[in-house]
Amino acid sequence: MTDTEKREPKFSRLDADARRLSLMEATLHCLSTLGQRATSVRAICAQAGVSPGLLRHYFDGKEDLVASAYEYLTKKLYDSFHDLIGNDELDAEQVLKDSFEILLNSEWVSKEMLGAWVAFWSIQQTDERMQKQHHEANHEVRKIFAQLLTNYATFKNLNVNDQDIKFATIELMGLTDGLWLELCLDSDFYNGEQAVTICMNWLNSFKERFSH
Amino acid sequence: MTDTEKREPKFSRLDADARRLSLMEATLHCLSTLGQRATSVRAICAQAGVSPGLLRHYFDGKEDLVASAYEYLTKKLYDSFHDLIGNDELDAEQVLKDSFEILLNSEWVSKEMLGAWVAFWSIQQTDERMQKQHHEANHEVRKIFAQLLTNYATFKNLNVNDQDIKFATIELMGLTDGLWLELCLDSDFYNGEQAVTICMNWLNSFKERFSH
DNA sequence: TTATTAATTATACAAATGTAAAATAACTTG
DNA sequence: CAAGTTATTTTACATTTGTATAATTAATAA
Repeated sequence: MTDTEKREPKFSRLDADARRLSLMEATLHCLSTLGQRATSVRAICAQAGVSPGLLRHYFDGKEDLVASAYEYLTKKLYDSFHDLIGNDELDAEQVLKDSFEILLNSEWVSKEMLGAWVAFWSIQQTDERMQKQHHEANHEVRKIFAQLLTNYATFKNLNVNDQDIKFATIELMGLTDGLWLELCLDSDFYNGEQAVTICMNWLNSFKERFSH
Repeated sequence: MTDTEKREPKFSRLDADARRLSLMEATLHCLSTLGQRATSVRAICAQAGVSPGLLRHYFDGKEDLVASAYEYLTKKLYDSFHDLIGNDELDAEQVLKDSFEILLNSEWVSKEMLGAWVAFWSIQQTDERMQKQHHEANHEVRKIFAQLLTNYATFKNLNVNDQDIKFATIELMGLTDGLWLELCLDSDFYNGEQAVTICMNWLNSFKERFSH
């Protein structure tokens, strides 16, 4: 090799944010495909295409990276809901239906997606930071669903008070979370489309219960 | 020490079934309190009060032990339901209420209990034996709930067909599973008693929907 | 008591883990 | 082009992991 030949760079430097993002996405990918057990620092960094030592340059450690990836995934889900609400073209019923579609009949429903969440819950068990994050995210989603149901009640001219909305929200979120979990674990008994139909039936029951 | 003195035995031998049971319960205890990550062979055997080497004498390995513990826990839950059904003293509505109590307002609801299930789901992701076990257990519970709803429909003289029961079962199991999961993860928004009330309200809606 | 059996322990080991520290090299600035 | 900065790699290391094997020892039977 002569001096005039340009060598290929062994690696390229990345913007800090881009590198952090890439590591978080690699973490999600590993948790999804390999499971929590096999998601090691080396596996994550291999997926991200960097050497293992780099992790500590951007995160306090593996735990910090996983917690950050959780935050990232949670925000992603939250954003997809918020986009729906912001759309003024849709009526309250359609927004709810679209929400059900996202939750129960999209890429959010899969054994792989469950893998990531299960890993997070597992860590949450002994990690206070993760507990707090879950609590706050849960609270946000709960507020959104309560708002969606309130809009729906107004749309259908229902006779409901705050307490009714609160309990209906608990019931609806319980239903969607449960259907999501069961679909992820084993979709042999019913599919996402049927799950959406079941939620719409629930919504209809909700309407009947409070219409007068 | 003279020959006439009796030495304390360093350990005592146990019946094979008893030892297996003890190891499975130690596994559940570790998964619950330590989380999946810290549930090592050494931790399990310490909890069971035996040396680490013994595990391989009763199980093919750690994976086999965990899968067996899962089977054991599943059966335990299944049995507690079956006891309810067998009780002829109770009417269909009361049996359902008691089922909700077990699922949502008992020792089955805790961060610790979730720890065990989360560990199982995590393994299930990459373990076919666990997947099969979950599928079969799920199928059994689904049959039980379908039967409970059928009894209830007869009891209340409802006008339902098999398809109605099937979808109502999916909805009810989704609801209970979701409420259970949310309660285990974070019980700040509502408690087990309220969850039971919500399920009873659902049952009432079910009755209204099909009564004529 | 003595011999036999096998449940249990003790020891060892290779592989994998998370992370610290030093070495390298890509980029920036002058 | 030269020097400085720091993102990235390389290497190393102490722990922990699951498991295999050999050494004990409790229980059983003769």
